[in-house]
Amino acid sequence: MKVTAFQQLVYEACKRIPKGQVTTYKLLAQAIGCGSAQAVGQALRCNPFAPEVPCHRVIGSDLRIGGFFGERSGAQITRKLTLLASEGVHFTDNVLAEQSALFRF
DNA sequence: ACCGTGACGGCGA
DNA sequence: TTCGCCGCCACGG
Repeated sequence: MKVTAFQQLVYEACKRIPKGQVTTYKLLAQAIGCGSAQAVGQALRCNPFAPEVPCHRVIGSDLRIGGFFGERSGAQITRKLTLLASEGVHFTDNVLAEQSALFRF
């Protein structure tokens, strides 16, 4: 399993997100000095360290759920929602319910 | 080295 | 407000 330096940065950043909070792809990208949120998503899409790296705590800038393991909807998304719910972060219609749960590094 | 793709974002229509 | 187009950056073929 090949892991690029860039991906390491992304995963490191993810681990900094406190439990019970979430951040956005854009914020995460900025945190590691990358100008593309999409690039971050690309790194997470193949996340080799599933729950070890809390990639489920990363959502879109519009506070929408985003995706999970390459799926914009479906069982995986449900799984992501479930994980977040178990951490105290709740969503309504795939949108973050409590903005106060947004972590800003 | 070139090209197409994507868990994204912002703006204009 | 929703939809589409373009810009973004890293990756795989």
